[in-house]
Amino acid sequence: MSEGVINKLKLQGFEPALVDELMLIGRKRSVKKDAVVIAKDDVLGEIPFVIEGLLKLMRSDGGNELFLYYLNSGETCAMSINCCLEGTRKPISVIAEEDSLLWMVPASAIDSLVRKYQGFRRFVFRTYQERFDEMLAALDSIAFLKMDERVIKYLLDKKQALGSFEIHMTHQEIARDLNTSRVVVSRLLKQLEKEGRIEQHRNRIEIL
DNA sequence: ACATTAATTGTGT
DNA sequence: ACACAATTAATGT
Repeated sequence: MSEGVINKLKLQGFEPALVDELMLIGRKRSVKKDAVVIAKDDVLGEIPFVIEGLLKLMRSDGGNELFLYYLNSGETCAMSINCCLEGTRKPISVIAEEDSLLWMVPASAIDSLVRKYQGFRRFVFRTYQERFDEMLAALDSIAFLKMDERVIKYLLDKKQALGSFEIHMTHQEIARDLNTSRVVVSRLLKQLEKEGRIEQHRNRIEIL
């Protein structure tokens, strides 16, 4: 069982000793679809590595939520690392988009891992870089795209991340992720359907 | 098979 | 944004 975890870690360019140490100090965590992995304003004791599945990171501010980006298998959350090192809270939450398998590493260990292993150091830099790019993309879409384009982008991103042309969501749920109203999403999806770009069924959207 | 109901989706103002 | 209509799925009889 932990074979899968080990292999995933090795793929990150981690040296054997690092993998051993991660296996030793970490623990497995399985989450079901829609489970809250990190709630807003949590103080994190552990950092989640995605072994299998898919997480989505949301910006949360008061009652509002906004989808920022996905965390794929093999990735981890730069926000959490930052959060752990500084011991601060962040107004974000992480939700399981699918049933997922995580490897939780104690926050207290991160500091020494970074010092000890070049592979880990690189990994951290790389995740920061990748997340920064994702953030930039998310910012662009909010700043420069109209809502209809944002919906399209959202669907395509989701298709990409999910590896499926079928998206099982209600208009209401999509609206929440984009921080807009259900009615707006319904109208735009209807339009897309007329244009022949999607097909709609109840709780399900098919991208053509 | 039919009726009832709740949730989701569509549309006009 | 709100209100309401229409459609769909689920459930019980």
